[in-house]
Amino acid sequence: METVKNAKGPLTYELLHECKQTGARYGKVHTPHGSFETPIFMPVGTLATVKTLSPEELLTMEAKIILANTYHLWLQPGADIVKEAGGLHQFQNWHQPILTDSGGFQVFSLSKMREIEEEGVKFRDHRNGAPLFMSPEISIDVQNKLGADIIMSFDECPPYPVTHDYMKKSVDRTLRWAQRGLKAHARPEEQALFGIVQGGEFADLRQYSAQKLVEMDFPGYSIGGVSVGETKETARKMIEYTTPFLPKNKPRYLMGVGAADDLIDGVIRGIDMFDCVLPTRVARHGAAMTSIGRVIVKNKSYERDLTPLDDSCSCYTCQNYTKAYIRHLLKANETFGQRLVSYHNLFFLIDLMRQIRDAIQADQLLDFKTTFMEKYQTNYTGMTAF
RNA sequence: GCGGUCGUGGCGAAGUGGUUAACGCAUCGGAUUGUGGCUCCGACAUUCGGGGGUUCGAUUCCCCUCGAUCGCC
Repeated sequence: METVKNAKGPLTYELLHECKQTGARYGKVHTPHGSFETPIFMPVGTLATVKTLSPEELLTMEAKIILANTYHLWLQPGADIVKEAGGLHQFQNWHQPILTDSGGFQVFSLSKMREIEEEGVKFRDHRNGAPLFMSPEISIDVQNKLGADIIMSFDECPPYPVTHDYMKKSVDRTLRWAQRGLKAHARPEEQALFGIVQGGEFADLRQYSAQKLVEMDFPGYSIGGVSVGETKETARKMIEYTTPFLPKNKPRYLMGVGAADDLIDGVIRGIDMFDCVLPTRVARHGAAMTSIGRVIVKNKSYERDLTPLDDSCSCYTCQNYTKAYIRHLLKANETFGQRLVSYHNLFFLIDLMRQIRDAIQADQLLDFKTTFMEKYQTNYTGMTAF
């Protein structure tokens, strides 16, 4: 296996193995704050904290890189304060790699009212309705101040579905914004800026978006516009329409995907990085992600269940606590319950990615998927396990 | 003992002489994929303390009874 290595700038990616069964990639990413193996799952820490968990806890579950959110930190406490504190790593006491989202998604997901213009987007503060304006330059400037290792270009994430005509205009605008972001980027030697592929469910636009971005030569590429209400099948197609047009020697990041089966399907289609709020959000609301699928611990049926969330899990939560206890905590609104499930869910996904990496290196990812899915569908009752 | 007030689902609490008795909490389900941390959606009283009466019809009016509560003796 030939090692493909990209060595320009603050981020390098090594492609170390491709699974013979699936073509899935095993690799390593090196950043100024350390390295991590891929494929990887990145916990989301919107406001410079992975909700309910400490950095030490994240380290014990072997999280290697976490996200923070440009939009949220821009509003609170403000990029200047983070910068004065020495940057995000220092500010939040996380000395491993960090990635910041551009705010593009939040403009579309959090604000009902928005006006998209060539210059940027006018929208409203999700907290108080105050008018705001975000542009590629502002996003990059904020991200430069936050100081993450990997930063994102400001994109438009159109709703689903949207006409081909609208999507083409949107993709072109996002490409122009990417170009502007690249130009505005003041710390290219310290922070790797990724471009974001859009194009919705349209094969030609995904290809077009990918190829145009590749011409701009980013150190990594994200796939956006996924998990915005489309079916899992459509989401898989969006990836298939994109990855063939991305260079092998750069990491590919699928934004916002975190259901276990989606992770496996993404990896099989050539994805290296994932992030998602699902494990932590769902945990706070009382659902555990397990090897047999969804376990809604708050359900009465677990009232006297003295077994762990997941019998085959080796995490701190599962080694020490029962469903009955966790259910009790959640019903009593004790934050420790939210913490225990959050810890477990993140551990579950991080551990799943470790197993996926092993399977890739053993050229057995397809077999792994079959075995995993068989068990994962035990609790399958409705449309999705997650 | 006398006088007043009140008794509506697990709790709090609207309400009307007439088809499915608000709402909140709790409970029970479900949702959730580039995070609005206590969110969203759905279910949940054939019944208005008990008995009798008036009425075409009473949870709503009258009487009795039980219970709670306040005041007086």
